[in-house]
Amino acid sequence: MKRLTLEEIGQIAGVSRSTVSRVINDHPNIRPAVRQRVEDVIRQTGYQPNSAARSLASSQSRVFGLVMPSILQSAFADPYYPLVIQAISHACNQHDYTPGLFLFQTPEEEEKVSQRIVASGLIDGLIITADTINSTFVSKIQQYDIPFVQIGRPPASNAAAISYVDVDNEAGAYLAASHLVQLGYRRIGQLATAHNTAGADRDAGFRHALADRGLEVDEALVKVSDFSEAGGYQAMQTLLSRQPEAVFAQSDAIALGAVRAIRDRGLNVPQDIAVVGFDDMPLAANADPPLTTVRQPINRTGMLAVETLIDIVRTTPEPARHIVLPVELVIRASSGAVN
Amino acid sequence: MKRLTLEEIGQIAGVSRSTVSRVINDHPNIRPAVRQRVEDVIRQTGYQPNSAARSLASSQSRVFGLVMPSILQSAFADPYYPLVIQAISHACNQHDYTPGLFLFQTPEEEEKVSQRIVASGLIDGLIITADTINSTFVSKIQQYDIPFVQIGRPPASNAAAISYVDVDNEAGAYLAASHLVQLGYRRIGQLATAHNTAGADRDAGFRHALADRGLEVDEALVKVSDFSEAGGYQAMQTLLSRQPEAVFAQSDAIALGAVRAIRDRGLNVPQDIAVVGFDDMPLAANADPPLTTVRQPINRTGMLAVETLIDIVRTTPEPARHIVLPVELVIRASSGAVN
DNA sequence: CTGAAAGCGCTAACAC
DNA sequence: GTGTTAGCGCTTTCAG
Repeated sequence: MKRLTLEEIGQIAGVSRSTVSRVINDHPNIRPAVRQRVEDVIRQTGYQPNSAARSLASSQSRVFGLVMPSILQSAFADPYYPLVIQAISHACNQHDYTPGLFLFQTPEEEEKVSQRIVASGLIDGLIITADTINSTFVSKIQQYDIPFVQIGRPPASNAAAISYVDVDNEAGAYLAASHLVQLGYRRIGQLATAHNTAGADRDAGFRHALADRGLEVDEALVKVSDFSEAGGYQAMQTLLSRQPEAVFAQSDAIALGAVRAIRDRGLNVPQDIAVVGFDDMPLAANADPPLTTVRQPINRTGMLAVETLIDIVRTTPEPARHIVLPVELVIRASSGAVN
Repeated sequence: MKRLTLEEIGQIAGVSRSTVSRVINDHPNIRPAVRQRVEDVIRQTGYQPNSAARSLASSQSRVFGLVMPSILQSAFADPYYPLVIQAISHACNQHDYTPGLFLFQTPEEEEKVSQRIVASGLIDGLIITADTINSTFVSKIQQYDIPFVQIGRPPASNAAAISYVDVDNEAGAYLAASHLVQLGYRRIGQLATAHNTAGADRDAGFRHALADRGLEVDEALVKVSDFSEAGGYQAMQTLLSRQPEAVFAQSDAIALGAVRAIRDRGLNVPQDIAVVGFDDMPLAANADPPLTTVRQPINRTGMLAVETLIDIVRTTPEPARHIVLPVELVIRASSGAVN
């Protein structure tokens, strides 16, 4: 079952190698009858063009790199990433691209591998996610002429020049906090994060919501956490002594940790303290109590990142594309709005 | 900053293209002085060989496919997979391989994409994980001559011919169940799974442990779950009416769901019901109560899968490699053995 | 609308 | 030890 070549397909179909190539690449100006004949042969033989030859001749690999710079310990632990990855994989499959995975656990690994992928021509473009505020990866990558799109807004300093797909974190946090205010809570805390712009935007939305309702933010009620359940648990423990009536957690994992901390103190959610999360991960609905949270369209985020990158690669990188997806508040029991 | 070619590097270093190629590929029989000179030029220019040209000439892409056939909904939700993926990514980075990601959510996607990867020459070998008992992916892939290693034992019918890396699931479950027996529990339940051979092996270990201690397995105390927290919660709910004294859950996520179900019934862990999990995920230690569980070496599993595949690709596929890694019991509070 | 022919940048015989 | 040369299988002018 030896691998066939273009030439051989051409022989079988009675045309030249070029014609077969044109059929495969959907060129116009092929006589329908010929196209038909060639397509039949391709189907019958199960022919697949050799991808190395293709990229060499066309300097296009149809491989994208999915890079997560500086995975601290297991930032991967947040179920958000498996979900974006799934979405990206799916979109790549649909568009006949192959997603290559590049996780960097140390600066050395990042340096060595990014060197390789940037210059070897293996990759047509990059999707960058899980970037942190003080990572230098993006600015390094900008020096090469490899197209990329980022998932999540880049820091304001160079956001204008960078294509990205983000969700409206600020609006989401605004919705969440407003919801709590409207329910009558006044001492509203926040379990914040400090790794990326999503955290900053959610913080801004939280503050705007309170300000718009004439409430002042009590800084003693704002605690910084990482994006994990354990982080939420710890942060909530320190927050408990301040006796908040409600708390906005910047992710569902954090919210779940907070709920656990509240319970361990012998208090109830939402009766004693209301909790709102962010993300609407699958586990939010099954949590106890079911979590009021801000739903972000993770699947669309991943799909759009791929499609935007394809667009950039096929057409022109200028101007940078900026996509911000809407989010919505999902009201469940943990905020005390239902039953 | 145009991309250089072998020829140009050769010109700068005053040697032929072949000599540069030899240096890059670590061939013997190069005069040290020449090697030095060439290496210097390569370093100074930041030259990276074009990977398409390389694969075309050598028919080796240095790309591995990481495939997860038939991702049911979000089998990905189990934190196990992010961890293996991280390990595989890391090992690939070390060995200058690129991991391509292939997640299949539908049979059509599987069919279409696997067709492409198998015949296009894009990929040197496959690492298959998350395969389910009644998946046909592996048997399809066997018909091509693409090397692969599986993570997790294949069904006995063709395990002998397939290279795989697995952990000793049976021994692990045996340890877990024996631990419960030794603590004096008699009515010991199991939250089992039915998707893969890991579940079957853990079931076998559980049964052997009870049998070896002269206990009979009460089939009413064995409930089938999927690998999720929610699944564990549900399965435990149905198990509760049978009043088990202890329960062995086939994964930590299941165990956590079980703990939640037990609590919701107003009972305590481990006082009323002891719980043991499997995996020792990061969250097991932070759980409340900390989870007694069987630790499996996920990181080594991923690394060895990569290294085994490299070995197979470089040498000969025969005979199939079978690696089974040891596991260990980690005793914490949930089984009632401490405090 | 189709074919011939010239590479893409590298590896690997084969010479010397 | 090192250079020369012939491809790897495809895309893409250029003719016709």
